[in-house]
Amino acid sequence: MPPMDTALARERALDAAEELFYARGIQAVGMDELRGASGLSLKRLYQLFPTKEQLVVAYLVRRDERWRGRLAAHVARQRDPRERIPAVFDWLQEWFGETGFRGCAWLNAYGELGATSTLVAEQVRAHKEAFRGYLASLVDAAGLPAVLTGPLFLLAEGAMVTAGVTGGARPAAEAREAARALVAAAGADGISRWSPTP
Amino acid sequence: MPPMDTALARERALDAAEELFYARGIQAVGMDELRGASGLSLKRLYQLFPTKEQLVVAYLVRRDERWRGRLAAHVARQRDPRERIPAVFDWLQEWFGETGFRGCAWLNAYGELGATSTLVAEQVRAHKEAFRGYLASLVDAAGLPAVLTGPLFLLAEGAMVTAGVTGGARPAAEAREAARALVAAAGADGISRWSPTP
DNA sequence: AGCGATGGAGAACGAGCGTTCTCCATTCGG
DNA sequence: CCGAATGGAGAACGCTCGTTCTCCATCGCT
Repeated sequence: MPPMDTALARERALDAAEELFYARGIQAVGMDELRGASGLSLKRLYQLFPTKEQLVVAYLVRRDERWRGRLAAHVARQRDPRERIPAVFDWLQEWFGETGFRGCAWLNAYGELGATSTLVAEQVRAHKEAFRGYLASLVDAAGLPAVLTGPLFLLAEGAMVTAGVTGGARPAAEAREAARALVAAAGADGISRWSPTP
Repeated sequence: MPPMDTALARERALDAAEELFYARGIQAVGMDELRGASGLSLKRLYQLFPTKEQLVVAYLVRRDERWRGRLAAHVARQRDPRERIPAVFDWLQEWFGETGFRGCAWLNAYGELGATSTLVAEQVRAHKEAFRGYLASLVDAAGLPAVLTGPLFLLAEGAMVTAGVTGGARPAAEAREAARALVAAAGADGISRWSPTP
């Protein structure tokens, strides 16, 4: 096989990593299999990513950018800021229904490596923090009280983890209806009903 | 070391397994370390549990019984059926605050082994199903609409997974307040607002 | 007392895997 | 053209770990 541009080789490596790591788990995929799937030699792989851990982190980083990008693109199609919050759960539902869906890649990675690799654990926390921040921006833009962010985030996380374990898209619908109810309760007058615990 | 009653040996093995598996992850703990921590010989361990996988399943089963027992005992202290639902989240908050809390043992096990071991995956699903069924019984006893069960379950799952990743007890409080709001909305009149999607 | 079974301590085996090394073909600058 | 560097293919290394095996002490039973 002829040599290959470095950027393209990186892309190939990350494509193979994403496909295999997500589908079968990180520990279940060896560097040798990654070599075969990427078409790169082990030498090349190791000069791009000196350790498997760094390849895992790079996989999570790239997937994070794409995942949040897809979510934001879907949500932005709603003009009404109030409708953007349920749209998050609509997108989750679509995602859960995709063939090959195997739960949240970051929670899976955390379960496998969070106790072993601080780099991976940090990456997972960063991703979840970014997602939470995005929800907070939607809540704010809709003129809703900021205390809604936490519950909405928990509903989304619960839906992701449940869909991952049971393998259906139903949790997204349940979460969306619950989110609607919370938004309605908070948007009507309910802020006082809700006081955040000090 | 003198021989030991079989039931006691089983207990010792499961004690060691639970402590080490939960604290450090299943794959990170080898049978050799389990031997040291349990005080049993490798031979004995293997005649009690012919494979590591079976030991993992037994660990999850015993923990499931204890975990749901502790939860139910805490919740049962509330006389008012309506108060029993928030009490679930109170108990979660206590649990999250315990020293050594490392997230939900079943979700952790699923992340590590769900893709590899169908026995473990089944055990995790059984545990989650049992927990969901328990919530359903609380919802029913409180005279609330059954559609509340799903959202409450998702809030609890989201709280567990978030507390596991970020390591604080705050998600439990957020989930409890959200649960209160959902119960209030459903209990007042809001059932129609909510209609489950067909 | 003698014997067969149980079990303890730990060595040994075999597989998997992350990482490195060897060997060789190709390429590119002078 | 030539020599140094790049990179491909894959063997090799070293370690971990699940599982099994060896050797020997102990104990119950007749």
